[in-house]
Amino acid sequence: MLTDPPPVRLTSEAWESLFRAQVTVMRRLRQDPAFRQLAIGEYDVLFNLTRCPTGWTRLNELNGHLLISQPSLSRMIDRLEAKGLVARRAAEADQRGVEVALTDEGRALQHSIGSAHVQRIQEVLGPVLSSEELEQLRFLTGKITQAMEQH
Amino acid sequence: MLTDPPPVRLTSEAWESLFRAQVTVMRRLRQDPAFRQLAIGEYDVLFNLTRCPTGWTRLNELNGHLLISQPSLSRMIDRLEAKGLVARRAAEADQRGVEVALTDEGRALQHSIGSAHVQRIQEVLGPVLSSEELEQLRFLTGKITQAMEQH
DNA sequence: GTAGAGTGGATGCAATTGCATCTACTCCGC
DNA sequence: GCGGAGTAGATGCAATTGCATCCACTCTAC
Repeated sequence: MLTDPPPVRLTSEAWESLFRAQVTVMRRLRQDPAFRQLAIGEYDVLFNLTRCPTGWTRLNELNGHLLISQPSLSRMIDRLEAKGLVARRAAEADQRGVEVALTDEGRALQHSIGSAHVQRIQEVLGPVLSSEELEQLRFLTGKITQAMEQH
Repeated sequence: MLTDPPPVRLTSEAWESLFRAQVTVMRRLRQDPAFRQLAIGEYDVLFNLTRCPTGWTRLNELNGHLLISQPSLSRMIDRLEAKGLVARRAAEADQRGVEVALTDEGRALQHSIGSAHVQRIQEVLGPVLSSEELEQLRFLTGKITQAMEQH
């Protein structure tokens, strides 16, 4: 069942507004002293690694959740590995592939930065939207991400 | 009148979801052939310049709408100027300041990329959310941006 | 007015990025 | 099982980034 597409103007305004909100909030969050230990992009990698049930994640899958290019991720993992925060190993199923996982140290650091980060988000966003509004926002943006991942 | 802050978990999940949606959509949009002419970050600068009623915008104000650092913007303007897309001039009121504006060529290019971009947004987002949902999304994210700009 | 703190933007430099390319491995058709 | 197309990730290299700093100008207090 197809419904009429929304007006182009509305769609682009909604996207523009979403984009701008992301930028303004990110500007704030990035200043958190917690991110003096690790750039926010590196933190995001660690965070994504916590989301994997088995612990080990294929590099190309991880790359699918990030905005950076494949070579950038490859080298970012180099750096995180050098810092002892993640570990690399060859994928079993596919000998071309590489899997990464958090080390204990990486997990600990993610936790520590993560909790400061969450607190900061609460300070920034908590006073702005009500619980119902946050739920709506989560619902709508979740729907978008889910649809994008379909193909 | 203060209301109870929402639960921390909800706030951070909503932010995480917003962030992830922005990333997944941006990944798609960035691939648009229209952005072979100009990186999306450079396009965003041109776009922001169209939003200024007088045409001329202070560099530091412009920087407030972007995620890049002040030196990065300074050099990005260098490049856009070299390409003939924007013009620089000293601010009248404050001799330290610099104002930038689109040239005719810059305006034309923004228009051309912009319309392809808008069309792509419609293709990507139009099928995913209804008009009411897009309006909700615009409302919620608008509220966030507005609150961030308060201080 | 003048000194000192503050602000706006530019620049040197090392680190990070993306693009193009490379190598190694897998998958498919025969 | 073999050869060619395709995929995963690494690497050379030029372009871009951010940090620290600098210079020029403004604003404030005296």
